[in-house]
Formats: sequence, structure tokens, C-alpha cells
Amino acid sequence: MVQHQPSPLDGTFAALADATRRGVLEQLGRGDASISVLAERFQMTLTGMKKHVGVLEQAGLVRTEKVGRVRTCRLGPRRLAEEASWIERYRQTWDVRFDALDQVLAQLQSPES
Amino acid sequence: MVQHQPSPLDGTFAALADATRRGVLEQLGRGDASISVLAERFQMTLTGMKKHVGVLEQAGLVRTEKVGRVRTCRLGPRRLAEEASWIERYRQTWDVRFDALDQVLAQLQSPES
DNA sequence: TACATACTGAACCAGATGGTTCAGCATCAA
DNA sequence: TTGATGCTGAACCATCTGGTTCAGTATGTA
Repeated sequence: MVQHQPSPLDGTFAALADATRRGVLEQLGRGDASISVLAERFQMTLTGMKKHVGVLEQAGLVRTEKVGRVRTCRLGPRRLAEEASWIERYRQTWDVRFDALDQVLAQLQSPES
Repeated sequence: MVQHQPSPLDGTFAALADATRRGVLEQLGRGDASISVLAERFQMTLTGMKKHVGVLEQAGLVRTEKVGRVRTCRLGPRRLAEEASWIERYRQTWDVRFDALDQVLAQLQSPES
């Protein structure tokens, strides 16, 4: 069951693993923005911000369009559906395992069955 | 609004950004396992697997305990609650923005209001 | 005691990451 | 046409990552 092809989850989770990039997504949730606006907001060079936007765009979380000199960034097509469902599945497994553990502990403490 | 302190989300999302580590979590969801069992399952050296487990442990996703020579790995305290809620908030924002976009597009196509 | 097993730590490696500076190029405004 | 603005690409840098090998140490087992 080893996974050899890179999953799209790799890219999205990696994109989300950076506070600046999560901040950019939240910012874009409040409205579209140019590279320079984002760069100023996050106190970074244009080049640096462009790289972050590139990572987000690669992951499908941001879409950009250049008009004139200005490249406008907005939220992209990826809705994080697969990511959400992976995490939900994990949380269910976690609950099952820890419920089982709780039962074992309860048994150990009051084994009147 | 720039985030300077590293958020715990950084560590968990980074931990989830690797297919091997997601696989280890799924494996541990089916039952506890030693480092060597995991290493064999994912065709990797003990040292390599130990590093992955270290990353997961650091993120709170795995807990380990050494008894004798064997270090047993099990799911850790972190339930991915914050991660799930960050993603849910994002999905809601996304829906709002794209509903708004849809309305604009609908207006443009049939502006009879 | 002797040998195998299970892990551990240090060192190394290639490639990715998160930033920078610098030198362009295109576009808009005066 | 001149100058400011906005972005882009190349090059560089330090650090992190995902793996390895090799040389231990500790623990079981015969």
C-alpha cells in the first residue's frame, strides 16, 4: 500500500503549512488583491510574495490574471474538499481507537462484567 | 495581521504533506506498530522511518513508548480539530465568494431585474 | 557467553524552501 | 518622452527535508 505517485494532497497540505500563505488565502477571502498589495501587507519583497502565490496557484488554491501591469490574485478552483474528507476520516478513526482505549481503561478500573 | 509566532498548524500541515506519513497515520489507525514494522511496510530504513515518526510525534499526531528494545507507535493526542476547523472556515469563505461571483455572472447574462 | 534483533545518533547527500538582491521589461501618467 | 510603478527572472544564500550508510548501544535468546 505504499503510495508512489505524488498525491494532490501533498501540494495542498504543503501550501497550507506556511502561515504567510494561509494569511494570503484569508486575505483573498476578503477580496481580490494584487501581488504588490499582498507583498506590502505581509512585509515582503514582490519577488518573495510572487513565489508564495506561485505555490498557492500550483496547488489550485489561487488563480491569477494579469491585466496591464497588475497581476490580480483571487481564490482558485480548489475547495479543499479532499483535504477536508481526509481529515474527517482520520478524526473518525481517532475517535474509534480512543473509544476502544477508554473501554479498556474502564474495564481495568471496574471489571464487574 | 502578519503572524510571527509559528502556529501549531504549520507543523501538522507539514506533517500531513507527505504521503508516507499520511500512510503511517492510516496504518496506526488500524493498530499500533513498531518502528521496524512501519519501516518494512513502507520499504525504508529504520533510520528513515524513525525520522518520519519523529516529525509526526513532534506534531502531536503520534505517541511512542519504548519497552525493551521495541518502540511502539500509536496515534497521538492531536485530533486535527484546529486543522479541520481552519479548512471548514476556508470552505465557507470560498462558497460565499463563488456564490457572489455566480450572481454577478447571472446578472450579466440575464439582467432583467 | 555469543549472536541476533531493534533501535539510535552522527554524518552525509541532493534537492526543496523561503527568503533576498539586482537587473530587466512593460505599462501607465504627466 | 520621461519617469514612476508593477511585475518578472536569474542568481544567490542559509536552512530544512527526505533519504541514506555506518557505527554504536541495549535487549532478548540459545
